[in-house]
Amino acid sequence: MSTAPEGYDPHAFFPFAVTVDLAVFTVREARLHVLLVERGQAPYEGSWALPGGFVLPRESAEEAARRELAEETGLTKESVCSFHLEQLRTYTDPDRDPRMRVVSVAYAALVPDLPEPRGGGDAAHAQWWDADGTGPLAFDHDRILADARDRIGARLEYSCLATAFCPAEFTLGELQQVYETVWGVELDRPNFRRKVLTTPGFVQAVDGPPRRTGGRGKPAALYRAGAATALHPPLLRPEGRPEGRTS
Amino acid sequence: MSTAPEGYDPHAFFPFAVTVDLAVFTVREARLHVLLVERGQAPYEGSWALPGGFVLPRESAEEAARRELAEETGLTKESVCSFHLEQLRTYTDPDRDPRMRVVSVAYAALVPDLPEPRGGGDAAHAQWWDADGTGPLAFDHDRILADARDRIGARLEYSCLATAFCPAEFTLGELQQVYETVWGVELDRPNFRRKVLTTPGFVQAVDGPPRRTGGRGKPAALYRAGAATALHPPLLRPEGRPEGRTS
DNA sequence: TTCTTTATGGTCACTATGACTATAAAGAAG
DNA sequence: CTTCTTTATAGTCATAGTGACCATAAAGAA
Repeated sequence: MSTAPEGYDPHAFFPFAVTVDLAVFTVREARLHVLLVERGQAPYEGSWALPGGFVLPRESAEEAARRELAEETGLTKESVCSFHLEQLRTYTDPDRDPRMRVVSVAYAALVPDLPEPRGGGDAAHAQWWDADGTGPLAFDHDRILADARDRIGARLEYSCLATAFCPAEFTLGELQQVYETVWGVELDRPNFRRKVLTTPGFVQAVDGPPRRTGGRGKPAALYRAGAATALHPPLLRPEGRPEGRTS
Repeated sequence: MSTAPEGYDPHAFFPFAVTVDLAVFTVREARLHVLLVERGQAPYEGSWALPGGFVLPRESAEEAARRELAEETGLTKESVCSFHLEQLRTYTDPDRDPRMRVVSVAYAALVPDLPEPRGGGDAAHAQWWDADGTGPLAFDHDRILADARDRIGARLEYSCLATAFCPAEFTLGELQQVYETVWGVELDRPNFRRKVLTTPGFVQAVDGPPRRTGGRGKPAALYRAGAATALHPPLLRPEGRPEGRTS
């Protein structure tokens, strides 16, 4: 059998369907939430699934993911383009869809806590779920969701992308809450503060003396995401090794 | 247009070809090498490319990658299954192949310095190249290769997989050579030694007093890869941040 | 023998961090 | 208004981990 690119007939390939699946995360009320859609038809009718859809003939997978993200959140493409979107991995098990051969490119998206989780159109049936409280999902989406959570948790250690969960201006307490929620641990507040502030470019103080209202205690200073993307040295999870698979 | 999974006709999807591309790395003579194949037909006839091929109708991408790895290295599937193989990411640009719509799942493979780089069959035209000395490759393989090098370099920081470049028994000097070659830096030998030996499960001393022959200086003790897969705390590259893209 | 090379064992200073204490500034409770 | 609670912010101190060294051991080469 000739399967190498240099000895094949371009018209004799086996046709695959290619989809994107999105694990869209946000932090609401100190819990990690994920956006799910309810399936209206077989297979897995009535089950919940990660939002996703086919890659169109003339778009890349990332464009498809960004398009789906806008549709499911009900936001405009412009506002969606500021969200962190990251390719996770591709799922290719031959039996992952009982109907036909589908390979799915999975993406993780990190969004701030949105005022309205759903809008019109396709987004009407999308809903935020506590990431710990999802029942069994359709297809191999439990696996994809678990992989996505592992990846996001690991990324927080070595990158600055925790700010992607925060609004444009945020307090260090809110940023710490992101870490604590995603990792499921409690962090020491002064130590966290020291680490963030001594990492150049992680956050950037908002100049004036504006302070956040609403809460109970002393008002906190506001910060914006800085220019840095990597975290050196990393901010490692407490107690031992990172939990996720190390495959 | 209905692109969500819950409102589509399973027979109306756009057909994609799905391939795997492999970045197979080894360390030879203190240089990072990558396995390339010469293309025998258009497009990019005469160019060098990463080995790869179509995913068959009933196999997963990982199975396809493992199969291609065996074919291109000329080794048996049994010996190939011990090699580290890791999915990198998927490339989906609509124009990445001028002939048709092909999405490619890229894998990185880490192999020890093999006695015979090529065997019979498909492997006859495969050849090791210095990873710094590859000309422009076919398709988007320059990009894939660069991404693969970035990923491998980053993985050495947080995982124990440097041992995947080494034979079953190796000296700490050989292991250090892997780091120095992949990162392109020089490391302090006593410090490297201390780090590796104090990380539980990174390496495991070979019990007897056997020592490596052949070299110049004092014979070195032999080690095997340990049971650990993650490196905590990590072994960070010297001088500042990791170079690669942080996308 | 002497020199070179590699392996191995150690010291020392400094950085980053975990654990902890203290103070400041807000609202809530009395 | 005073006191309590809550959150933010500013420190201190001990220690683990690391980078930069130095020293010695054991081999082949000159």
